[in-house]
Amino acid sequence: MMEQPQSATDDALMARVAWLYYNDGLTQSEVGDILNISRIKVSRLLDAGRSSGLIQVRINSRQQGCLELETRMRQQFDLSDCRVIPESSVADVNLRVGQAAAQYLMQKLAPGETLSVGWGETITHSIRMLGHTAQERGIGLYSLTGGVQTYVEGMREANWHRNINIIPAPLVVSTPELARALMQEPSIAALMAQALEADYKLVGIGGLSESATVVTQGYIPAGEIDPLRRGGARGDILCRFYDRRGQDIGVPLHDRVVGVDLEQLRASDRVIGAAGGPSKTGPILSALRGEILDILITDEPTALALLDAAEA
Amino acid sequence: MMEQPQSATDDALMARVAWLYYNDGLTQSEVGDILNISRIKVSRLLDAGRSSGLIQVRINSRQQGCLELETRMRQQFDLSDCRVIPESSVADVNLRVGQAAAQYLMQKLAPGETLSVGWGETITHSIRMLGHTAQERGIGLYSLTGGVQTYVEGMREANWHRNINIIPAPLVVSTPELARALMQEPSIAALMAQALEADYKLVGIGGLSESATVVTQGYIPAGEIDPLRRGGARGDILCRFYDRRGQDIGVPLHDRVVGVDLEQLRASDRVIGAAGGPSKTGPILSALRGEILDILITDEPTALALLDAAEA
DNA sequence: TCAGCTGATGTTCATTTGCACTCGCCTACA
DNA sequence: TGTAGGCGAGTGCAAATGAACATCAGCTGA
Repeated sequence: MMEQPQSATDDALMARVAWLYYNDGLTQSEVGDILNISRIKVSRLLDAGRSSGLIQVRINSRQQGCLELETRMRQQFDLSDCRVIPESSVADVNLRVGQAAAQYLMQKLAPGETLSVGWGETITHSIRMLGHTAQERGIGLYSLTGGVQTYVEGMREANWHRNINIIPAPLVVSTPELARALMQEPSIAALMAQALEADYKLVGIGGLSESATVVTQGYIPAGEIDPLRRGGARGDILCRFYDRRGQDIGVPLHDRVVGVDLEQLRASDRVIGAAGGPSKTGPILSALRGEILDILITDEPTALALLDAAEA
Repeated sequence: MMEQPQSATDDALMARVAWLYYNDGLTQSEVGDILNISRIKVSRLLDAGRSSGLIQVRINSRQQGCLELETRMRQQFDLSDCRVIPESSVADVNLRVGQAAAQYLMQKLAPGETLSVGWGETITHSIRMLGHTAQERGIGLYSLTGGVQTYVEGMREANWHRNINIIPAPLVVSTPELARALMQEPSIAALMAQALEADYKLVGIGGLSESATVVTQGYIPAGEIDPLRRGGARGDILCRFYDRRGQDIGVPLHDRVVGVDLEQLRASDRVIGAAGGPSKTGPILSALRGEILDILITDEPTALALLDAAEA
């Protein structure tokens, strides 16, 4: 709960280990000998460093992923930027796309800039990977919606303490009146305005299935999914459902959500959508048609499916 | 001589391999299976990628190296920034410092900015590591001196083709008249002016020994080193020798060098000095006293020695 | 006070990785 | 056309790595 006392020394040690191992090419045992720690501890520090994003492997290629695919995507969907990662059936798509989003942001975010984030598994993972870099560069973080819980997890893990501004409200409240009241609360209204003015806005794209995060996290009962689908919903961004042309379908649920809406996102630039996997093709395509996103991060099979669907 | 035909496909393949291996955590054989190449080829591609700088491991820590040491260095020597890398007796100091300089620049250089570089083993290594990133971000490269040879090597290796502006002249010519004539040549004068206006200037720091690069590369006969030392020289930057207070000692040799001088560097900001190792302590200390550098990149033992010497 | 639990550290072993060596193909030159 | 030389690709082995299991210390709560 409080500051871990060994976190600072661990960080320094980890950085040292990482440097000796990766940049100097020593073996783990050699590193251990130099720093007087056991070989296995070196291994574990490296492991921790990698998964926390302190150690980051960048691939400096114009063709990061697929240059050609990215160009086609940009042209086809009028995106300002696009990143496509190679296929792999092994690891979880959400994590991989989240990682790619984090890498993209690390490349783009300049010191002192701000980032606002949406919601979901992919985004949570991005935030965790970004933590160290963000802290180092003094990046300010804003949330685009309520539903604090998820964010805090990622941030604590990454030791990202400073300059974090979370909307202090649930994602979905029980009555429209309460949602309106919260969003008119001056402090919350101010945060939402700032979030919309952030240099980049990172959002996930949700599908309509019983296993979607909105459902598993309990924000929406599983029984509500089917009515939504019948009502024309093709996907959601920040818990706002849209139809196949990317237009807000205006379901009652929306009145109970605390956070920015699709219209505000559409009017905003540098909105990054991060999502991948077969089940997301439809939702992404609709979001692109609705011109909600300016930048898309996805994986190769999904990109191909999107191009196929758009050209058909 | 001409564009290697397989370089493009190799690059794409390498990026793919790197992503699957590092970001997705697959084993080399799994990567090989997916891409239909042999395990050993994966291993070799990764090797090539790492040494060419295409694959780059970043350590996102405020305490990259030693935060405390870096702070002390900044205060003691009035530096605008400083980076200290941990000790390691295994790998060559010049390479390690060069790598650190490359990492520093990768963090700092924004797309479209320019970099001008000096001369030496450390710098050559930096350029090689920077190549891919620089190309991706459209970084313009300038040389601060003549002596083209060394640069071109590093750049070809890194596929860094565009926007390279090298002063087309030797580093040292045989007569002062020729040097003057070359430097008054409009195209060369323009290049030098542009080099001085680059966003960052990266220079090495030379010592006074028979094994210094200026000697081994044949720019200065070994016999001239001793007279220089007796004349008060403590080190050189861009082939300009300075005394223990960092002041140009004005030897005749300087009139035969084609490149910017110490006075111009001193007047310029964002000058990065990269050097490390026991033999460089004196030269670095003098350069710092002379306020030639704004940013220093060195290794831990050298930093400690510098602080010791300065406090004494 | 002590049992139980949690989290860190160490040991062992299967897997993974890199390296030296070998093989085969291509090329250049007689 | 033959042959030597060079270069890239694959095999076997030893080192390196990471995961499972075991141990131990410190803390919590009865």
